[in-house]
Amino acid sequence: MSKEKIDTCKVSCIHEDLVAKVKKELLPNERIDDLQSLFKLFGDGTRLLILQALQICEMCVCDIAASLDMSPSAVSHQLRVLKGGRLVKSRREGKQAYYSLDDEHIEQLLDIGLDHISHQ
Amino acid sequence: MSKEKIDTCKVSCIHEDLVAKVKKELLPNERIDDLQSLFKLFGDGTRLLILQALQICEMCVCDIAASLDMSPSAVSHQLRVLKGGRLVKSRREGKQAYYSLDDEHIEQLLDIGLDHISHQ
DNA sequence: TTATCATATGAACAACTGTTCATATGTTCA
DNA sequence: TGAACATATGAACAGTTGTTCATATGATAA
Repeated sequence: MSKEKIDTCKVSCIHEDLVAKVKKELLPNERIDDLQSLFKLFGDGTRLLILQALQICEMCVCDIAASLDMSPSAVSHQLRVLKGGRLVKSRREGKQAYYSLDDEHIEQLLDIGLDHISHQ
Repeated sequence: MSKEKIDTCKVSCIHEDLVAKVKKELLPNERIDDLQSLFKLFGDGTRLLILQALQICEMCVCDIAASLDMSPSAVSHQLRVLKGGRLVKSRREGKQAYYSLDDEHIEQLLDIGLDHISHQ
């Protein structure tokens, strides 16, 4: 948020006050791990395509696989990962398993990401 | 955005109309690759900590390394990655290289991510 | 110039990840 | 029940990634 201008480091290039301040404000490891896991889910093309497809419509595994030209197995593996990360949910209807988005933040993240890459 | 309710797939579990529609609407590979690269940058704890530190204040490599209890080399490697992804920029001031955030979307993405993980 | 410090970079290695393949589970229908 | 199909899952393998270590570059000051 606020950017402070503190001048150059004195001791071995380390500005002690700033370092102490930053150390105190950094998120705890647990939070960082959670954030990391969340963003990793978006860091794969297959998963991004699945999420984008599910933005359009709830779909079964075979439909997703056909849409992405991938094997149902590969898609199923990734759906499992996404479900573990609480990004998608599923319901059974006969033989099919229908998947849909399970989070209101997904579209926001994708939109901001798209905004970023289209602005340069 | 809009979710349409189309009923169950008929042919080998594939609902052809839906698949055709989704195939048409999915982002092209190039865009997906760009998105993937962007989110991958956020999918690592070290890089997340660096970005969070730079939210607080512009910092030199040694200060970041000290704040994160990591080697300057490891930090420098990750700064290079972040710079390649246009998330940070740097300026020289004497021996030091000062890094700062180079994108208005970073804080938005981090905030939404934090919102997600704190809501469950 | 030479010494020193801050940073950058290349190689190497271990750890992680995504796909494939084989197989298992679960559901429907004959 | 048994056959067919949709999905799930485990093992394995190749490709990727992040750190360390050694070394190189660039800058300042003596």
